Amino acid sequence: MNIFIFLKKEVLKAISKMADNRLIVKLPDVTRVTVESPRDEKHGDAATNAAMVLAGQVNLKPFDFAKLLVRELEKIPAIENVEIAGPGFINLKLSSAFWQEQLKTILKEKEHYGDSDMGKGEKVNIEFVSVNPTGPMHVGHVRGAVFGDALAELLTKAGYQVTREYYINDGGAQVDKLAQSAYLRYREAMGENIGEIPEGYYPGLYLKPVGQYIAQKDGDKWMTVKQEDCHAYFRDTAVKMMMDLIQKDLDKAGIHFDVFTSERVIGETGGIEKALDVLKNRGLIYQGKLGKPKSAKAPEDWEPREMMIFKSTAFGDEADRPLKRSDGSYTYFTPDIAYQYDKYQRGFKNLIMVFGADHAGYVARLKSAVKAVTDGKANLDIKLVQMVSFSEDGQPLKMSKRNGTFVTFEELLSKIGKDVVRFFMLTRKNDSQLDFDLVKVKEQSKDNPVFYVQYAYARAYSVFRHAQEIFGEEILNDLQNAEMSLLKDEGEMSLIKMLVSFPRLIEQAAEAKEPHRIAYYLNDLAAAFHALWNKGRDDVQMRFLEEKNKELSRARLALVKAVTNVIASGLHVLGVTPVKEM
RNA sequence: GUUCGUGUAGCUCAGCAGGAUAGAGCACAGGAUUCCUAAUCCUGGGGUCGUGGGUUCGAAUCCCGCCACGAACGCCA
Repeated sequence: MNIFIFLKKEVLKAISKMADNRLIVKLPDVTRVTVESPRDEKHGDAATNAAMVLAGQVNLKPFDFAKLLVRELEKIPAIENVEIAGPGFINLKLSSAFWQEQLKTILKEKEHYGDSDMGKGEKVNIEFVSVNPTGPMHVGHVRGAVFGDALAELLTKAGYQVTREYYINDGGAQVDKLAQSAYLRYREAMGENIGEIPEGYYPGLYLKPVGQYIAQKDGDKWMTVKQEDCHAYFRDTAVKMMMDLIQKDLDKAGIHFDVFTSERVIGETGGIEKALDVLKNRGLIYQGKLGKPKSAKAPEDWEPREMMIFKSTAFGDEADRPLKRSDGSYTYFTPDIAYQYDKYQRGFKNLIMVFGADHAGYVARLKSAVKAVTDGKANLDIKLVQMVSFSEDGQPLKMSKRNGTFVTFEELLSKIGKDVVRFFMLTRKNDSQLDFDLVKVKEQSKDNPVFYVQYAYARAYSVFRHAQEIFGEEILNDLQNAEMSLLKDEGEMSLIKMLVSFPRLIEQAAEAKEPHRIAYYLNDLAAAFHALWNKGRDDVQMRFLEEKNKELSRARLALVKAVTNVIASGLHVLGVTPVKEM
């Protein structure tokens, strides 16, 4: 439960009661009323601006409005204290019993604590990764992959029905090159000396197995066939094998997709024409010439040519975009429009795509396309992920296959580990650049947030183990019925409050589509837990376990258990597995 | 040139659906371990929130101009 939503409802109820009882002249417009947490906890657990925002509407001074409202709010059982402060804020303090009750909820809901119905089961399609099926993934893909997956999980937790989708770019010129390269590798596997791989082909060794596979399966069947005549076969086989490779890479990062959509299939089933028809019927296509690009490095040989153009400026794009080249073939953009339309026809109105920052220039036209092709009924949100600069012990890492410095996704995951990679990739806002130091991220110290959070979780489990040694196995059973009112210490109380703020955090992070907030929260939560732990060093009374006081120990174990539940819940969103022992 | 992003402590960054005295880590100075994991914690100094305006009861947060840095820009993919 998001306590601020709960409190806001209570505040609004109180205001309408004031109107019912004619304490105020009319029921004011309450849209600007907020209930938020005050920055300084001395001001209580929550504060509302209601008096400041509403007083004017009913011809009262904020302070007088506040006095009336306070009288109503004092009647609410969960609220222990109400105060008017500063320019007219009303500070609310919740009762200890209320907080302790929340602890039980956390224990009951376990890792589902924080689940929200904010999304109301609405369908969301999030497309990410979508690496060209021409080779394995490299490190440049990691951040987008992790971000997209975590965002999907976050939205799921916030109550959306999320589909993770991968768009296979298997229709363009690249896969033709792939097919040609695979054909060469086939001839090579059949014993022919193919020499150097020609310019423009894919030279990667990962295509050797493709050639070998076909050689083994079909023998010399294709040796006498010209490449053009078996193109589709080689292309499809190579694409399939590349997709297997990519999925294996993704699997290492714990990423799985619900849907794979093929550009080729959309094209072959008339998807492009359908989408173009829609645009045509809305009068958004014309034959014409575009002006010279305003780019600083416009091509020298530029000349105006007649072609098919989409009026994307009607939707906020800076220039109209070509759909067909002057030779009549589709541009890269056109199948993408068809793809967006395809998603829409499958019932998705909330579309999210994750792009690398280098595709930023593509955002406006794609958003325009979605608006145009769905008549404004679907919304596309594109999240840009900034680059990661990799370094090793402070030395920038040069990505070079020759030097043997790793470049692939798989190598990074194997070397660093899924949990560390994922957590670290989510410790920065998606639109700020990220430094990833291969040495630092593996450091086991509090500089390293992954470790710091994991350590808190492991520490908690060491308390459980210890508790069972002292009090016996059953001490951990039925913790939700422990006597929570024994948790009176300031440190305990603020830890509880922090735990209870988790559901709201989930909603805010989901709203902003910013999974990194979870990572920051977990770091703060871990810090609060470590702090409470260390209180037990200065003051033996504050240890979680007190042999002579089983009831108090049980209550504290309940608190510790709740901490582990929330950490587990948060880590789950990030796709990181908590560890019980380090 | 146009568009997008970023600018917060010495460094790396949170905070931004406006809210009270702007936060964390690192670094720096000091301290805590016969005791549940010191892989941790506590205390301290450190800020014109790039800059100039605007909106309002109130701005790091919203709007506009400017400056700095980064990225993108094509009938390319």
